[in-house]
Amino acid sequence: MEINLVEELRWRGMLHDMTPETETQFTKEMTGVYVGFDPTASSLHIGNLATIMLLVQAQRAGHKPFALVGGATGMVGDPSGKSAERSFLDEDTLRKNQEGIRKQLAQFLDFDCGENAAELVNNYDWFKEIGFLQFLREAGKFLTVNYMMAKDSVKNRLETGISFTEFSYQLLQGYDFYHLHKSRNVKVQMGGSDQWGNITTGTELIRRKNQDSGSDEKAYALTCPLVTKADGKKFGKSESGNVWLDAEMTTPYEFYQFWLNVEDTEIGRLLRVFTVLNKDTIEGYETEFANNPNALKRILAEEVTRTVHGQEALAKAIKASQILFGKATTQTLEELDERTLLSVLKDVPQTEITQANFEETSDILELLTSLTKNLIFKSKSEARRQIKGGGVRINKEKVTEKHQIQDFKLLHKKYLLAQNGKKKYYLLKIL
RNA sequence: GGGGAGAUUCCAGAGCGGUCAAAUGGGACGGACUGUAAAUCCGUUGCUUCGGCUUCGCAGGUUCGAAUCCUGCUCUCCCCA
Repeated sequence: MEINLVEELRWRGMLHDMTPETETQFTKEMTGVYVGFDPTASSLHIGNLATIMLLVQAQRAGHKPFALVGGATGMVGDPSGKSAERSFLDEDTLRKNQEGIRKQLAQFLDFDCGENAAELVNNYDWFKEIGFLQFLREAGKFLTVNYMMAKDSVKNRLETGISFTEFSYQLLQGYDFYHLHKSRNVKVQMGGSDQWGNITTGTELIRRKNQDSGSDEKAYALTCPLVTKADGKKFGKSESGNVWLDAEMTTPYEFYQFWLNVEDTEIGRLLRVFTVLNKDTIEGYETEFANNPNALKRILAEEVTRTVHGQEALAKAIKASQILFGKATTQTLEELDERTLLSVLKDVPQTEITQANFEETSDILELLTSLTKNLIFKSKSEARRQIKGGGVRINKEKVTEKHQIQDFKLLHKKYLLAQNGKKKYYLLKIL
């Protein structure tokens, strides 16, 4: 192994905890590792990115990564970190979500590089074959309730209540590990630190089952710290909610912007966790741009956006950012030809207004609310407030209460660029 | 089963029967300063045709007038058994 995975994760700050001898296992041979993903949404989001990177790093270090989509476990619900019982997702939704997740993982991992090519598995494929009685005999028999109750995810729920279903979750996840261990020679399960309990249930199950059949084969666990913001809050939420990896749900422009907007103090850590740049490169950048955090953020944003959305989408996101945040004025906007304008603003939220409606109205407040289907402001009061506060611009020109719609010239005879605050843009198209 | 406490605007949490669209803090949003950062400071934070209109768990009632009083209901929490 030319790269020592554990060393690599350590300097990147991606190592939270691991079982004894995990490192030995990784240095000894090419090792099968797996990470599980819950299909609770049709897309992964930035919160999942850290564990994806665990797999990426494992593959770079020459190990064989397995990405497991929890088609079966998703039907049960992981109690970890949850204070209340979860509601079920229906099967159709789960099926759809799995497909979306599958595609996204393919962006990160190499599925066609011979020996250590990545593989995708779905635990529904084996759980659908297993009957309840069989499961009790094959899995349930090997762990005590006492052991399972000692897990934090369960303990924390004893006061408020936990259903048998969620209580059993760790056993299912443990069985996944066992199954992959037996059938695919997977030896390590990785995940976020909140998964420690579930993962060790797996190593324990494997240990006991192997012991039962006279083998001393072992399995290992490795977790990474959960990425949080400097203030301890969950990382990966923007003001509009989760930042998704799916371009339909979070546009490449917004995605790129998210990384540009991280706090200065986090850049170093984020570069280490979310890019595959090596140590010398990162430290070199940090020295070079010690007094220019924005340059570092651009590197971070470019690296991650390129991985997730590709070079072309990245180029557009950069172009759009330059135009929207550069010294753009009404004049520079007017100078852009239509094609450039549209391609730059492709990812900006848009809405259409009919010619008739547009011509009948002169009230700016109407334009910013009902005419634009409340995309920009949800009430006139709010629009009025923001105008008073000086935060609203159309075609880069500050809007005042005296303005009428006709005061603003349409770009290419059919577009207006509305803006609330420094960062939120909306493209209005008049049909 | 018995006893007690409570449900207020995004959250927490004040609120003498009138002057309460409702204190204060947090969050959020906007502005200033910067670097599309942080910190700081300022402003805003129910809707409105700016006349008003609809909010304080739900439904009734008392009153000229109720978030504030009464009745019933629903839910939450605590204590004892």
